[in-house]
This record gives sequence, C-alpha cells and structure tokens, in this order.
Amino acid sequence: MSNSKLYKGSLITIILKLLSENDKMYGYEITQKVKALTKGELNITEGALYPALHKLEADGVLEVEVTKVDNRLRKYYKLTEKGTTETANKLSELQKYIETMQALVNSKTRLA
Amino acid sequence: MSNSKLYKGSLITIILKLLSENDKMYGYEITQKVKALTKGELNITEGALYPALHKLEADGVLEVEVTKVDNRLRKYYKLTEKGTTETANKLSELQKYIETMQALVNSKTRLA
DNA sequence: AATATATACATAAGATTTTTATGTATGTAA
DNA sequence: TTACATACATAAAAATCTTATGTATATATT
Repeated sequence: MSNSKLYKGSLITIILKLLSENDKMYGYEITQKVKALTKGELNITEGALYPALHKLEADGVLEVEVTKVDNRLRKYYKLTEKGTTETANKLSELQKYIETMQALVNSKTRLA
Repeated sequence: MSNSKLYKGSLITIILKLLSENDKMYGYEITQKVKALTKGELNITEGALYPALHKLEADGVLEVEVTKVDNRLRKYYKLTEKGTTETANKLSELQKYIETMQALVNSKTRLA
C-alpha cells in the first residue's frame, strides 16, 4: 500500500475479496490487479503484501500451491473453507464501516 | 477506536468532521458524540484521542482554549483556517476511499 | 460514610500494520 | 548492457492504535 491513511486495515479484506472471485492468484498478480481495478489509485507494496499472505496462510485462511512458470517461481493462493467464511465476515465489516462513516460524514452533528 | 481494523486511519477525519460542524468541542465530548452518532458502534479510546488532538494542535490544524467548568478542566478545540482546508481534504479522501472500496467489492474481478 | 460511576485530562508500554529499503533471481526490451 | 518487468522475500523504521495506568472532581448509589 502507499496511499491515503484510510487504506490502513483494508489489505486483508482486499486480498480475500479478490480471491473470492478468482479462485487462485499469486502475489504479484494481486498487486497488478488492484492497481488496474483502482486505476492506479491504490498500490499495494510488497512489504505489506507478502507478510499478509504468509499470515493468512498460517491462519488457515489461504492455502498455497507452488508452481514454476517460465522458469520463475509462482505461489498461487486460494481460499480454504475457513477463508470463505472469513471473506464474508470481512466484507460485511467493510459494509458496516462504510455505512458508519457515511453516517458521520453526512449527518449534521450540531447539538440541538 | 474499536474492533474492526478498518477504523485505523479514520480518527483524524472523524475529529475534523465533527469540528467542522460544531465550532468548538472538547475531547471527552468528542468521544461521547461519536458513540452516540454511531449507536455505540465506534468507541474512541482516550489513548488514541488525546495524542491525536495534541498532534493536530502542534500542526496548526486546531487551536485550543482552556476553560474551567464546575471546577473541572476543559480544553476546547476549534479548527484554524488551515484546519478548515485540511478538513475538506480529508473528507474528499474519505469519499474517494469509499468509492474505491465499493468498486473493489462490487465489481466482478474475474479475468476475461 | 463509602463506593461506584461519570466527567475530564494525560501518558507509557505494547501490539499491529504499513512504508521504505534491501536482497535474490529470471526474462525481455531498449 | 542497461533498464524494466516479473516474482519472491525480509528487516528496520514509522505510524496508529489498544491496553493499562495515573490524577482529580462531581454525582449517584448503597
């Protein structure tokens, strides 16, 4: 990531969402996909991404499958069953966060 | 703040927004106001709030006015001119963030 | 009278997440 | 042969937050 501080805390949600729609993806692919989908608005850094993937794997949310393409290493990640549940949770959390923030931003908060 | 990690990075935006609608507020009042507006969803902790207010003051975004009410100390904060500009920036960043995340969440991201 | 809760400030230690800086290695374009 | 893209990785530092603690006054409860 390298952006508005608001992106802090969103990385896991983004990864899981992408994996819920693409049944397997590798790290570099995720960075490129996010850059494309957000028109360059959001750039995930490797220093944030790889540790996050490792943690998700360690937590049993993702499983990995190492392959070699063009003599180059690739680690494909996919959601486990637990990962699918976790994705739903993270997405509903995001929805709730957005609603809460919209409420704060849109409301007149002046005292009566 | 509270539970969902998504709130990380949002505190400054929330403070500034509240102060843009209430011309002066003190710390404790901000915590109560946010709790009420979010129906308990978001609880700003003192350990996060006070350092944030101090930083905003040091940055010239807020100015402080110390008073005594019922023999108890109160530090009222209000936006400076710089703070008003900063508020507009933070709010448009939030709007942009929400749009970006909505795009990520709602779009089908599968490869063609 | 004593205790708990609310009001009101503050800071320090630790946890978590991210940026920035590096490092390795291969393939391709200039 | 130099630069850029692909593809992984980690470590130091920065940023932000939680948890814990501290001070002090006012009010409500037991």
